[in-house]
Amino acid sequence: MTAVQLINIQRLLEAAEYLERRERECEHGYASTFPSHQDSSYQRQRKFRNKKYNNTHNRSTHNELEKNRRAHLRLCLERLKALIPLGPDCNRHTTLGLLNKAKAHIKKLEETDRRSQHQLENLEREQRHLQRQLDLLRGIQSGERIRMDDIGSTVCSDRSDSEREEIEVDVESTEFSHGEMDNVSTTSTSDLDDHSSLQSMASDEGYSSCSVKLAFTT
DNA sequence: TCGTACGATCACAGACAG
DNA sequence: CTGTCTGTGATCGTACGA
Repeated sequence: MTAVQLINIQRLLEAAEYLERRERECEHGYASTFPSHQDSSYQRQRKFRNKKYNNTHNRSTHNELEKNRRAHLRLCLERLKALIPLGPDCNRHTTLGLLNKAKAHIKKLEETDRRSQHQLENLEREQRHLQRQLDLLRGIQSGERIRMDDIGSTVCSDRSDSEREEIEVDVESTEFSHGEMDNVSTTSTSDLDDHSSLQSMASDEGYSSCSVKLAFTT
């Protein structure tokens, strides 16, 4: 038998082994690659491993390790169960059910978090707006006091009422726009893109323009 | 770089409980 | 019947020595 024939037989054996493995892997859903020269070393390795795993001592070691792994898995599931609201008959939940409930719970928490975040942003914006209005009104009040000191109380007596009225009207209008803001904050947060666009519409710029209007009316 | 050892993980089959 | 547990083999990724 020549060296070439030996190599061919070797190749045939490898191919047969590959086909056998491929069939088994297909049955189990594993992926496989065509055998190469590298694989022959892998097969030697595999052979050795199989021999090793036939050893009863190593098998029991492997069993122990597998038990530990599954115990850890169970522990994690128990911890997860403690974190998820499961409802009345919590003893009747399967692993799959528990995982599905956990998934739903996480989604719910994320949604709540998003809503809270949005509400917080709106409240902060409202606070800044009211603060500006307050500053503006204080400025108007101090200005009038100075004028009254300079000119006297008789000159501004018939103007001040209408001006105040106009200011009040503008304040109301800005408050109305606030009401719209509240509507924005209470809209569904399911669509984030819509929200961001609404946020940009109701940004600080809108409030500052109201403040400018107030300043002009005085 | 290659071969080997080892731990971790996965998938399957069989046993078992409710 | 269905879900879970357990044993087992296969595979993968990584560490380590020659």
